Amino acid sequence: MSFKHTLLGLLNVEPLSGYDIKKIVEKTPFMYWSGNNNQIYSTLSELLAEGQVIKETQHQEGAPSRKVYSITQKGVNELNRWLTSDTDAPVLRRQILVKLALASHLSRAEAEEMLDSYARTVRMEMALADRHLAQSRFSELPAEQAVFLELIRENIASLYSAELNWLEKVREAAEALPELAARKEDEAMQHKDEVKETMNCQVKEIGQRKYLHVTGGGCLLSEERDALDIISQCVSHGINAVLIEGELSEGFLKLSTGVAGAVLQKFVNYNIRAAVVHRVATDQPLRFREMMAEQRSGNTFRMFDSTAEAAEWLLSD
Amino acid sequence: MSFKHTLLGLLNVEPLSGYDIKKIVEKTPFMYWSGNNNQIYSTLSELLAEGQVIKETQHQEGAPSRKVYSITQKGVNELNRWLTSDTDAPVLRRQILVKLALASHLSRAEAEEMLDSYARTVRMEMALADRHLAQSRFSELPAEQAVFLELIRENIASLYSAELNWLEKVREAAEALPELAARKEDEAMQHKDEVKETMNCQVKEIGQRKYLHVTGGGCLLSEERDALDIISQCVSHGINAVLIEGELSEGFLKLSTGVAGAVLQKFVNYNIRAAVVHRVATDQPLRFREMMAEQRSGNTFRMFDSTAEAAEWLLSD
DNA sequence: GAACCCATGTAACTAGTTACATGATTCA
DNA sequence: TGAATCATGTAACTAGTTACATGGGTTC
Repeated sequence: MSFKHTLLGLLNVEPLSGYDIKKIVEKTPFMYWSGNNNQIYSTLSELLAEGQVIKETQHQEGAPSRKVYSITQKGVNELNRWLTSDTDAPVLRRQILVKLALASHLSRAEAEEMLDSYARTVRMEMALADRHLAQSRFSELPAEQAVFLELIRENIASLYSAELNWLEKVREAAEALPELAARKEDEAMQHKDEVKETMNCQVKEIGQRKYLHVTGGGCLLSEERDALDIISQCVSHGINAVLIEGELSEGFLKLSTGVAGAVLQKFVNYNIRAAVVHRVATDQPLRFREMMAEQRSGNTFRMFDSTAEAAEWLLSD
Repeated sequence: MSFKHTLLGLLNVEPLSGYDIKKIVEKTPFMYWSGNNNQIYSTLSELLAEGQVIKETQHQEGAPSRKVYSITQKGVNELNRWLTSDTDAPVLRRQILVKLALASHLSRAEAEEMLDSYARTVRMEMALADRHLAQSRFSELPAEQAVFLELIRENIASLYSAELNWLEKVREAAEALPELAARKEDEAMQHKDEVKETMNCQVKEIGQRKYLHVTGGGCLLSEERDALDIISQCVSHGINAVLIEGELSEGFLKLSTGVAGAVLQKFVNYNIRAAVVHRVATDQPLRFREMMAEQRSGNTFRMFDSTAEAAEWLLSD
């Protein structure tokens, strides 16, 4: 495993604590590990046992003591050995290919939905990776290393783009195949158009702050994927706030459908703050109102009576 | 994990034994599992326990009995549930990016060697994937599914190409950076030119059989990477035989360098048959001659006195 | 009072790998 | 004789994940 060597590489720049490393790994998209505690702390112990790093405990007032690790000469040698040894081939795993090979009996509508949903996922991953990279400590490094950062960014963008371009091609190929089973075609197509028509997105700026303004009538947030569409727009514009104005769908208001829960979870996952302006009517289900009241404690999702209030909350902090 | 569902998908086409599945998974590059016994047999038991497949033992004469699994309705339902559920985001892991981010202190020559060696690996993987796909059972399927196969092939090609194009760009960027430490530059550059000059490759055809004819003087197979260069050319031409004619390098003849062992291993790994024409001289080390005699039992590597003999052996079977 | 940041660590688990074990048949 | 193909399975291990546990400090 190269995780060990990655830690050595990070420590070769400056001494770091386990917590520092965790933050770096988590926020650096091309470091493909999750940055979980177990791996970091146990790898650090191993490195220590092998004499490739040394540990120094820094006591702090009013905070837990930090254990800061520094690389030794032995560690530097091992790092260089790794850097000059053979590089692993890229690991390119696409579940979509497996599905495509096994899904020949799906209806055309199902296949299209599969491709669209996957395209949304890829766009999201791509935008998120870019955003994380921009926030990562690799972006804070001196100009001479900025070249590397730029190259890495290009690599990430080019692979995701290749995947998206391919998806375009697949869509075209799918459309050129009328003989594919066409059971639910009409229904699914209409549904798609409907969503596209009624959801209207705009990027707005107040001061230096930006947010995405989503308007529409009647069926906003009727599905989890509507949230994904909104999020992918936010992410690709580098925005992390969205103002949703209009009538919410019935599916969202009815908790038993699970739509509301799934949507909120998505906003939390992608760290996007959402304000919803919705004329509060007494005919809203009680359980829904309770859930919204609960949400007021967090700071990712809240409902408001007026656009002004919503915007103020969105842009605060 | 989706391995379970992949098995269901395969069984949905036709009943298969564990061994059949192993072969399919091994030879299908976009099925990213290794196709190891443990996973296959234990997954099949699980599916059986869950009632998603049924098992039938077929006794055979003169061969171990086959246990053939077929999908049940329950299994079909589960497969469809999976196919229409969210597809995982692509997993794109490139160790090269990690190295690049951590390798700012490497000399220019070291960095170039790293990039070149990685480019060789990628080209090889790309060509191998394509070859495997061509041999895979997915290529034997009826015309209506050939479209899917073609799309999958394009996907694989496009991601690898994106990586290779990026590598070109990185090479250019590296060359435009004279301030990078330039310790071993001259030495390494000369070495590279030398190799390029003295190794000459040609694709030859006899009957329907093709082979790669490599000629050169003095320093053939001086390094493991020479073998990789040869193999990548073979693979990209869809050839699995190579005739090497000329003087072998000293490094190859001297077993203690490990070059000969590594080179032979590469040919075995990539399933390429190599015939070497080399005037056998009594000044060849005894241990080397012993090793070559040993190799005569296998059928991937053999030495010959004349080109005609070598070609005959290469194209037999 | 709840949630979040700093900071350390452990336990239990999942997915996947390599290597081993067995045994008949065929082919060079 | 030794290797390759067919065919089943197990054992031991590696890498990596999620979830838990602790505890002080700050902020809403």
